[in-house]
Amino acid sequence: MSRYTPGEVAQRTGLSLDTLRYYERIGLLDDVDRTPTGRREYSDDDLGWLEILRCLRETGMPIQQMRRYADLCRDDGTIAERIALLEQHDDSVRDQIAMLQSQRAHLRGKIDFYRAQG
Amino acid sequence: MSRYTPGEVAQRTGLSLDTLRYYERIGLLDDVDRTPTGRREYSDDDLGWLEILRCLRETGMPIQQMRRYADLCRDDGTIAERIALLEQHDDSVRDQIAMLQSQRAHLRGKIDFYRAQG
DNA sequence: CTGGTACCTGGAGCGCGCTCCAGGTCAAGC
DNA sequence: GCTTGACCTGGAGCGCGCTCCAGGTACCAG
Repeated sequence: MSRYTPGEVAQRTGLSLDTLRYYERIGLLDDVDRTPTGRREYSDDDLGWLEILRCLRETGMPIQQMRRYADLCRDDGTIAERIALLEQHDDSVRDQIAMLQSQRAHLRGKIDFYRAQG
Repeated sequence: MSRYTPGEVAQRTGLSLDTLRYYERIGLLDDVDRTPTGRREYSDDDLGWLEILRCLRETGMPIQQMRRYADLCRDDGTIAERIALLEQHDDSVRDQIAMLQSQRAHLRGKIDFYRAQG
């Protein structure tokens, strides 16, 4: 039940202050609580949600789709849709990994080729 | 020793005509041979090189670095540097795969969590 | 010969995901 | 009280990697 300043959150999540504000502005993050003078005060829940956002972004989900997921999460009774969305994304991450592994094999082949030359 | 029209190359490589011209313009691809009337005629070598470019791009190498690699490849006696560049990239691909795998575990955890709920 | 399609050029435009800026308010240490 | 630095807002700008466009030329089927 702690509260965090923007600076702390930036440090913990690895997101910039600008990105944090940007995410809030476009509706990826619900309006963050404010102190009486208008400064943001993030909650543990906010931090948890930002972790999820980071997971989705790092794995290449487009912002649009993340917004769709955020919208679903605001509404109970969307569990099935959330599962569907995440599963679809999981498949794309799986494919992405497979592609990288296969291209990495080419890369290593090329390196070995150079090694044999030099 | 075949020759290919731009359309054929686009189909084979999965790159758009615009992207092919773009790559040539920025020096990723050496000037392609032309017919007497000025149309491009790609060689097997061009196709092979485009495969390499695709491998590097798909694995997330920035265009700038690809240009650097292309420059090295125009100059003999840069084998060591090419190896260094590719190895560095290979490391980054390895890290990328590891990150994706770890984030994918989170993703699957989240999905399982929803499954237990619904 | 004619039409349709593929190709040519230089340069502008775009979508994404931030990132930066100006001009201001607030909080905390000296 | 004063300074310093963290934070606020709205909106403009940016870097990347293409993508599109206008206006023109060449090839090919019928």
